[in-house]
Amino acid sequence: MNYREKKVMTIGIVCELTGLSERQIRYYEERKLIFPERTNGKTRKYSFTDIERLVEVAEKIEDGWRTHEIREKERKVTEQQRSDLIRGQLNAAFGLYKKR
Amino acid sequence: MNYREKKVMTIGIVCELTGLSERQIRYYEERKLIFPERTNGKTRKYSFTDIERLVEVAEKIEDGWRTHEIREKERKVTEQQRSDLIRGQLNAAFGLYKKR
DNA sequence: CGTGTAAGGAATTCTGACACG
DNA sequence: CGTGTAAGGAATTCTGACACG
Repeated sequence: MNYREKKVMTIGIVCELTGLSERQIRYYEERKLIFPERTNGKTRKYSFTDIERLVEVAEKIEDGWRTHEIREKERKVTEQQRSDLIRGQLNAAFGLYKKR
Repeated sequence: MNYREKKVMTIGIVCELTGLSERQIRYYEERKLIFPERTNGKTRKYSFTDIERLVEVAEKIEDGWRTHEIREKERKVTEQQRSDLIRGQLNAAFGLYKKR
């Protein structure tokens, strides 16, 4: 695993790096926009990719997005990407979808 | 600055990642083999390069090195590299040191 | 809805010291 | 010398709740 994805930071450091409050960071987790790991003692652990993610989420909220909108939008994009991928695979295997 | 060099981890996580005890990690700092940063509240913060460094130090100690030997050895190597660098620069500029 | 805050407790980390070999 | 450990305190984090708009 890459360093970027290792969950190693406590929330205090994440606050420093992102400029967000603990409250905000925990709230975005509650709204399923971010998924830290936990130590045995319940302390949250974040990765650098989580940092990037948090900044992205915070920006969208500043732009007026709701948390559930962010979540739904991303879910749909992922779904679309999956179907694109499958279509591509079928095409490569059988040439079912021809360009014209 | 690269993620590898950001001082973001508390000692507990460093213990997990390196397999070393808190005692060992703090001792290597006392012996000037590693240099964590601090939060306002005195808590130590380590980077991924610190992790790599700690593993390297621990291996040398297992091989029978003393902490001051490790420090001195590295100091000398660095010194040598610096003088090599300067010689190279002089050579490039004036061709003082000719091969033959 | 998204965020601030005070509250009380639990987990984490810190330092200085004693111990061993 | 390098490391373990018990001790007591300080800093950090956690949860659930009340508040505002």
